[in-house]
Amino acid sequence: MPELPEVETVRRDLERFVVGRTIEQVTLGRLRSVRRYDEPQDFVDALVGARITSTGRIGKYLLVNLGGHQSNLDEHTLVIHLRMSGQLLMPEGGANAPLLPHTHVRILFDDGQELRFVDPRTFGEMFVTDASLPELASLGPDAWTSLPDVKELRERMKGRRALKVALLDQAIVTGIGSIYADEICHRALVRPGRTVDRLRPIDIERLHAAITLVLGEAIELRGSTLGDGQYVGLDGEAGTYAERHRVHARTNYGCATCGGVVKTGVIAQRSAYWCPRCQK
DNA sequence: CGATCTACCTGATGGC
DNA sequence: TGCCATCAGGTAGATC
Repeated sequence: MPELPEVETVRRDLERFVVGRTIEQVTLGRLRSVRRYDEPQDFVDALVGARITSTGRIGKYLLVNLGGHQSNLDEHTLVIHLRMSGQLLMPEGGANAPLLPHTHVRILFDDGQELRFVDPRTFGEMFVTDASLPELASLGPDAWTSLPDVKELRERMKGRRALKVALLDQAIVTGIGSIYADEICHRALVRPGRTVDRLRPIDIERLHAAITLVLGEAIELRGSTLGDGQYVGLDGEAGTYAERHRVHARTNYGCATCGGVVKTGVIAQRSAYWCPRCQK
C-alpha cells in the first residue's frame, strides 16, 4: 500500500509533469473521493483556473500547491491521500486515454495531460485547503526529510509497548506503514513485538539508521508493488523494492538475509513479519 | 495517557 | 462452477 516511499515517488513524478501547468477542467466520478464537501462543485471551483506552483509531502499526504487562482489570492493546496488502494495516473494520450474502472477524479491541464485519481476501495480522498492544515499539524516529523536524532526518537517513542506500534504511530514520526515497519525492524535486527522501553541504546541507534537506509533504498527503486499490483507510479509502472524485501510477506520464501523461516503474527491489528534468527 | 476495536470499501482468494 | 467467508490495511473515532 502506498507508504512514504510510494507517495514520494508519485510526488517526484508530479513535480516533473504538473508544476507550471494550469488546471482547465475537473471531472468528478464517485463523490466519496471528495467527501469533505457538502457541495462537490466547491472542490471543482477551487481547482479550475489554478496553476500548480510546487509539490510537497508530509508522511503519506501528498500536497499540490496552487497559485494564480482568479477568485482567491491566498495560497491553496490540493491535498491527496491515497490510503489503501488509491492511484494517481497520468496516462499517455491525456483525456483520450481509456478510462480505468474506479476513476473518481480527472484533472485536465492546459497542455492536454490529464491527472486521474483511481481508487477501487474509495478510502483515499482529495480536498483543497489553505495553509493552516489542522489535520497535518497532528503528524510527527516526516520519517525521511525530518527524522529526529537518536535521542529525540527514543524520547518520542517512550511509553509505547510494541516497537511496530510505535513505528506505525504517525504522531511519533510520519510516513512509515506496515511494510516498511517490518523491513526497518529487520534491518535494525530487532523484533517488531519488542517493548520499546526495553530496547538497548544500540538497538535505537540501529533503528534510527535503518529508517533512513530502508526508506532511501525504497525511494530509489520507486517503492514497493506487492503481488496485488495495487501501487504503481504516475506512469502506471510498478516499483521494484518489493524484490528487496527481506521479511515482509515472505512467509513462503524465507528470510532474504539468512534463508530462515519468517514468522508472522498480529501487532496493532495488522500482520507483522519477522525473522527469529536475524532479529532479537 | 496508551491500547484496542470498529468502521470505512472492494477485489482477490480459499474452502466447501 | 458457484457461493460465502475471510483478508488486506491507513486513519479517525469510540471505548476501555
